[in-house]
Amino acid sequence: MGRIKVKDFNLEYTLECGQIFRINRVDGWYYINARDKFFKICQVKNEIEFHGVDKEFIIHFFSLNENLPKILKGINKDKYIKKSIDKYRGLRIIKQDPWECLISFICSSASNIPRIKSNLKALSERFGNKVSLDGVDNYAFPVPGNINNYNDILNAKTGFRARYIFEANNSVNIKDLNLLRTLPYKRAKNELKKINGVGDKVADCVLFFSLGFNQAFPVDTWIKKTMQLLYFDNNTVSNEKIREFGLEYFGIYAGYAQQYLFMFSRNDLGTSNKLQLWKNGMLEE
DNA sequence: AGACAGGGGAGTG
DNA sequence: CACTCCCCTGTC
Repeated sequence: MGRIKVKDFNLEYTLECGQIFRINRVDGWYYINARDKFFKICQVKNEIEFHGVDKEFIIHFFSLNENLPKILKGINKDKYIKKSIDKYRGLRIIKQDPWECLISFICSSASNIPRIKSNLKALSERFGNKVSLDGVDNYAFPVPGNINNYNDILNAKTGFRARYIFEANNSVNIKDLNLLRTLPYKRAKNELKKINGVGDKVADCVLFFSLGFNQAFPVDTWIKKTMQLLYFDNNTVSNEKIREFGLEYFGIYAGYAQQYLFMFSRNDLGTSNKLQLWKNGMLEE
């Protein structure tokens, strides 16, 4: 068990912004699976309490050593992003395990969060080692090489993604994934895209959520709609253009801008109608 | 109950 | 680029 005083950190926003899937909220605690770790954590004001992992892990995992105010200042370019930042200040980017992150986002394509969660749970139960906390059993995320039965991957309800997972399991290793950290952004991305089932969006998610590339700007349907409305006069623009604009406009921490905008437009606007009202300054809080 | 989209990607033209 | 198909769960 451990406790830390935290600044500029909001546990709930950080966990509920869609960057990580193996989390469960029970009685004010978040139970989290991360690779072979299984721990619980809760926040009361400026203090977090955790069980099952040590302080060093928590600080690294939640990027608590990064200067968030400086990052947010860097991306705070206009009134739209400012609104998102004001509302979700404290949202930090988690340092996920690259392999788990890769499989998670391969699962995410044309899917939804409840389903992704169920996929990952089933894969862990079938292929992962048992771990426990407070006498509760759970399963670690399987290491590369261990997700080795195509039919069982299919039984995890992964659908057409099953063959991507199966292939990745045979071709990817942790060492190579970690080596991507040393490459420039574009080269690292090109390497990831060689994996079947990994396109621009999934690659950017892996780069941002697990490999430390803060300039990666994942373009999904939500952020596409939002960006087109706010910055392209509501014209249809290719994902590539949106990505380029995002990086150039928001700078080296563009990924954070994406995540804050994503959170705000998804949670607080929800419909394109509301989005439009927001842009026109007609939406009251 | 039934239709439909869902934080994409690959293959084709 | 534009289009289709991939699988099937959540959701309305």
